[in-house]
Amino acid sequence: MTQFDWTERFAGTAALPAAARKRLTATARVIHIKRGDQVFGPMNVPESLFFLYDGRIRVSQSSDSGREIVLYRVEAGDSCVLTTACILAEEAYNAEGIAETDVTAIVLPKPAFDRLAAEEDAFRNFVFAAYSRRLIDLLRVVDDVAFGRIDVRLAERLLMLGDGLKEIRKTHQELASELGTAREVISRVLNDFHKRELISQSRGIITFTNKPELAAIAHSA
Amino acid sequence: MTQFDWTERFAGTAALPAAARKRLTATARVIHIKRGDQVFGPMNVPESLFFLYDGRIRVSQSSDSGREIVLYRVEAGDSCVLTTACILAEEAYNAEGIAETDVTAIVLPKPAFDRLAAEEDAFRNFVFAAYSRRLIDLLRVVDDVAFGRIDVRLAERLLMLGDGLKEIRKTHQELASELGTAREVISRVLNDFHKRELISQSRGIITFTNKPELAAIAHSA
DNA sequence: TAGCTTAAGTGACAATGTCACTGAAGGCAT
DNA sequence: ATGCCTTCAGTGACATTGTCACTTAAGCTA
Repeated sequence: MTQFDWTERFAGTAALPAAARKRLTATARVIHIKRGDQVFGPMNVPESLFFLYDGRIRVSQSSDSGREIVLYRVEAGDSCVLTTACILAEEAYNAEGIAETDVTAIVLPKPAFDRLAAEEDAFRNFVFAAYSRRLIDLLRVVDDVAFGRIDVRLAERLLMLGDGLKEIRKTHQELASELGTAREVISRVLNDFHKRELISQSRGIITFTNKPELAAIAHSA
Repeated sequence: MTQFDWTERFAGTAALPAAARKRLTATARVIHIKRGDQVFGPMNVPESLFFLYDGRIRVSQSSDSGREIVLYRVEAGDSCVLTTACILAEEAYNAEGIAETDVTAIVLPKPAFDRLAAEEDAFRNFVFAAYSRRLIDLLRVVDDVAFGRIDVRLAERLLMLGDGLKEIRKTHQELASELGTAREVISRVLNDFHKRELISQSRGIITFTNKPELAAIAHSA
C-alpha cells in the first residue's frame, strides 16, 4: 500500500513529532469504503480505531420496529468514537455507520492507539475532544426528540441538508429516518410547507422556494 | 482537610503505584454535597474533574418549555464525564447534575488529570471506559424517547426506582421528569396501572401490588 | 379548623404515530 | 410507444401522547 502522509489531516496527529508520525503512517492501514456501504454496525464491530480522512459517515440508530434516527454525522478530520466506545465498553448497541460518500479512513490498531494516547498530549486531547463532541451531539438529539416539534425539526434538517443548495434529493422515507419519525408524518409536514409555498416537491426531490421563512420556522423554538 | 485513601474506590486509581496515589490524595480535594444540591449545571461549570466517591448523582436535561428528562445516574466509583466533556468541548449544553443522596466526591484539577492520563494506562482506560458507558447510556435514552411507548417506559422506570422496595416515594411530576413527558401523561398511565391492579397510589407514594405483571409490560417491546 | 400549598384528576383539544389502503411516477422490457 | 413493475407519495380513520385550563383533594400549619 502506498504510504502517504495523512497525519496532516487530524488535529490530533498534525502536531505530533515527525518520528511519531512516521511510525503512524507505517502502522495504520488506509481503507476505502464505497458510498452506501456499512462502516460499522451491530454485526460488524471493528477491532480497531477509526479516523475519517475523507468523506462523510452517517451514524444512525434503528428500533426493533424498523424506524430509524440519525444521531450525527462524522466529517473528514474527525474520529469515529462510537466504534471506540464499543470496543472499550464491550456492550451491545444498535447503532450503525453508513458511508454517505466514498470514504477514506485510517484504521489504527488498538496497541498503536494506546501508545499514542499515552505518549502524546495532542493526540489524547484530540480523542477526548472527539468524545466530548459526540456526547454533546447526543444531548442535542435527546433534546430534539424529547422536546422538539417535528415541523421545527424538519425545517432545521432540510436547511442543514440543503445548505448552499437549491434542492435536496431525498425521499420522504429518508427524511423520516433522519428525524426518527414515520414517513406519513414527513409527508404531512412537507405538504404543509408546500401549501405555505416554502418548498416545491417532486418525486424524491424537494426544492427550496423560501429559505428565510423556513429558517424562521426552524428557529421558532 | 483529612487525607484518606479514596484511591481504593476507583478502578482507575486502585491499580496505580503507591507514589502516584500518594500524589493524588495530596492534590485532589474531597468535597461533600448535600442531597438535593446541584453538582453542576449550565450556570455552574466546574473547572475540575469529578469522581464520585459516595452517593448518587442524577443527570438530567431540561427544555426551554420547562420539561425535563433524566439522562442517567452516576453511581459511586464512577466518574462524571459530562463535566469533563464540557471542559474539553467548551460548548453550551443544558444538562445538570443533582445530588440524589448526600455525596462525597473527589475533585481533580485539570493539570493533575492530564498528568495522570498521560502516565497511567489504568487511569486513562478508566476514563475512556467512563465516556463509553455514558455514550451508550445516551444511545439508550435516544432509543427510548424516539421509539418507546410510555407505558412500557414507565413500568420499566418504576421497577428500576423501586428495585427491592415495596413502594416508591415520588410524585407524578417527578416521574414525568424521569421520562421527559408531562405530569398528566404519567397520571393517566398510573391510573391505568391502578385499574389493572398493578399498583396502588396515594399522594406522593406508589405501592407495588404486582411486580411480575409490571415487568411483563416493561419487557413487552 | 380554616387557610395554604402542593399533588393529582379531568375533559377538550392538538400534535404525532400507526395502519391499511390508493394513486402516481418513472424505469424497463417488449 | 405500451404496458408492467417497483418505489414513492397521498389519504382517512384511528390510537397514542402532549397541552391547556381548570377542579378537587391531601396534608401541613397557624
